[in-house]
Amino acid sequence: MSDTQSLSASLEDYLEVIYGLVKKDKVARGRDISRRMGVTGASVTGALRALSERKLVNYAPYEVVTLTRQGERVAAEVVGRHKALKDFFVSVLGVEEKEAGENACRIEHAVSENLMKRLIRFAEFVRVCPQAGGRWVERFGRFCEYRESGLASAGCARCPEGAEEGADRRAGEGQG
Amino acid sequence: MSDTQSLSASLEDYLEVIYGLVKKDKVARGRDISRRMGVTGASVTGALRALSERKLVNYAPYEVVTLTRQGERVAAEVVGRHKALKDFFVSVLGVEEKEAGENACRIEHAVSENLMKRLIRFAEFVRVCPQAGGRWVERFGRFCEYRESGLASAGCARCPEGAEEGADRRAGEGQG
DNA sequence: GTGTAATGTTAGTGCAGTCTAAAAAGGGAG
DNA sequence: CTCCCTTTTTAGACTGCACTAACATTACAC
Repeated sequence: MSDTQSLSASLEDYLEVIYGLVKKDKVARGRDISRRMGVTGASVTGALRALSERKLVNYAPYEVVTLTRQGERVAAEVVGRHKALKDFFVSVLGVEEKEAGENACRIEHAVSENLMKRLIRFAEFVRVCPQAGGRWVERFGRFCEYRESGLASAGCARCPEGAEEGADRRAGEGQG
Repeated sequence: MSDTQSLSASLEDYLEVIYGLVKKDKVARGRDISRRMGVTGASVTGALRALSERKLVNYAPYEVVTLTRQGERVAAEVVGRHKALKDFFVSVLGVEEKEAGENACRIEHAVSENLMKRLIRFAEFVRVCPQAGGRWVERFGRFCEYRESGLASAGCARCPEGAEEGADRRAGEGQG
């Protein structure tokens, strides 16, 4: 939770990919890294040197790659950010898996620790709290459909169920 | 909503700053841009050339800068993303203004159009929906405090009000 | 054990973005 | 009008990260 700051987005990505490969195959080979990253071998060599200098990977020319303790820690943290973001996008905002993953990929390098924590908590909150849970997400889905269908103003007044109760008077300001 | 793709994060930042200055002073001067961006004048000149090539700013050496139609459109969109993100972080997740802004600054360059839309809708939903509104946000705040205070497991079971009802049985898996 | 195909590395290039230092342009004050 | 100070631009260098092309190493098939 701190070394990360000195890592570029690019190096974080490499680390993430290596983490995945090591989880799967015990070691990571250059070819697989370059395939997954969509870069040439030359780029991989450069990245491995950089990560090695930072003591995040065990690397020597022509040999397979593994993560150091440090490296594993940092990688796990990055992967954790990725997963949490993706989960949030999917399970709270209802975004498609693929799009959620792509966004997580880019955003994971830019989120502060505290914001991350809040996002995680919020997703948990939505899952766990009886006032929220399923119903919230479902309701939000419906809300989106209404907005999607061009009924851009009212919002909750038109919600099929549970409208009135304590509706905010501001509902109906209009914006389009 | 598309030219943006060809703009680097850096150029989007310049555009945003110029937008702000133009809003304020009608024109933007290099000095102010460099001050706000925290870069040297040389960098500003380079950026202005790049933006000018892309027809986003009206620029000639030694003259003041304004936005083209295009430029204004793109800048407004970027600023809109920034504001929406910040608003989401503050009003939904309860993050401090400053931190929310800093995060928005970095994240605004990485969010897909659809995800953006969803975030905006969610913030609106939380504000407008009677089931959600104030109460959700408030409840989430409380939820966070509980988590903060080291009671890392149960969650809603301990919520001061409105617990049991339909609480997820998974609550209580423990994680710390 | 040797030779070829796959894999990995080096060397050199390019691009984007920053910097410093030095030169050029512009804008008053006198 | 001229001088000086501020602003802007140029020139040149550096970093990070990608690429291509050529070279080195390894693996393994025979």
